[in-house]
Amino acid sequence: MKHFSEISPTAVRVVDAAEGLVQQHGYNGFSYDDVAQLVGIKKPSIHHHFPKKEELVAVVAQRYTHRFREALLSIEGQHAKAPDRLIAYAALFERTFAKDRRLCVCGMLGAESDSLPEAVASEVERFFKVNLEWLKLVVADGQRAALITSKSTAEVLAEAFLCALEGAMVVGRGMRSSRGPTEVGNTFLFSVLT
Amino acid sequence: MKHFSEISPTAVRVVDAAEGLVQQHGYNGFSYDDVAQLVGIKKPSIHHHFPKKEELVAVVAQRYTHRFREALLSIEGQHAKAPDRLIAYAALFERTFAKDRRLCVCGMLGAESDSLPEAVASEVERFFKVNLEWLKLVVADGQRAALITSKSTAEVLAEAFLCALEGAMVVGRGMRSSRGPTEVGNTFLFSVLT
DNA sequence: GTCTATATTGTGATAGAC
DNA sequence: GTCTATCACAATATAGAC
Repeated sequence: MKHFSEISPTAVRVVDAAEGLVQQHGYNGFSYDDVAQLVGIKKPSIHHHFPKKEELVAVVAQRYTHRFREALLSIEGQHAKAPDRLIAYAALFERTFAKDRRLCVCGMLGAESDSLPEAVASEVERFFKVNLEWLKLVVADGQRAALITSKSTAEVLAEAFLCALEGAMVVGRGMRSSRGPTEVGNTFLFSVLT
Repeated sequence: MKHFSEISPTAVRVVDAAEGLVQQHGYNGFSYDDVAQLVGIKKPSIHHHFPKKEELVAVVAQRYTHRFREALLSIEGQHAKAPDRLIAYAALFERTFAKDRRLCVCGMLGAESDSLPEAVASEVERFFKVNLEWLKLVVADGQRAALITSKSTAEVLAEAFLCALEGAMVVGRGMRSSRGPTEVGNTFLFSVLT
């Protein structure tokens, strides 16, 4: 599989455009022509960079996961305590949703997962595993420091938190509300942590 | 807009097939040919019952919401206390997911909402409003009876609970896990509400 | 109500010139 | 790398016979 770090400047713009289209319309909701028009080149030029659609979207998901990992590392550098880290984590989702009510790339693709090419579905799966693993460690740390008092396991708390944030984006969109995932995240944190 | 209660027996089978296809592949992920093959008639016959795709899917969402309201009423008849009602509510989602990891019709359509015909998007919006309204009343009742001790408002607790359940289906699918929304629902009920 | 046939448009993908 | 031209096919949708 191609790696996003080894692609040309134009290919980067193609991935940028495809990322936005996936967030707004899903895998089956956009075409190579849509990408071409956003980038400002013709359809066959998109195929030159990414011969198959599943390749393009797999790279979109791959890069998205990588950037998320960078963001998680950045949070660790900026916040020492578990509750602050979880608040910063929720803010990642809020920032995504704030831009045209965009969905998480892997939230959208996750919903479509059963009708996705394997190469894409496995990238999506990896995104969730990476996030759950990180959240689990943060929650466990918070419990150890008695900053999180819930008696549920770190694993199920991490999963519930992630699901609440992903769900908030889907429901917010479905209700055509401009309210982002922050409130749902806060409700969860406020009730679980204290 | 056509009402689902006034359609012919064959049209009912068409809606049945379309409902499953929406849950598994989304609005943009299935075609009239897919519906035709499931029902066992030809594509133009589907058009005879539902001339436009948006009409068909709008009826799918309309009927889905109606059935949900019936289920909510049934829960009220079977459970008196708020926590029991919320557990039964989560079980509705679990049953949907248990069948081939199907998504909530409006969870799937909610994710796609921005690229949906208005007639469909407004039905989806209504589904969420109906559910949030019901959940809010149940939560408020639970708080009045001191069975739910969280100090957050009934409104935000209702929203967080719904988002957690919808999100659990999306994440469960994205992770290709067979674990349904029940665990997330339980975590929420156990840690957040009490 | 269902069918065959067809119109029309869109879609992923390729060939080959520049 | 980008383009024009084109393919093969799938999509929504309609006309009109039975």
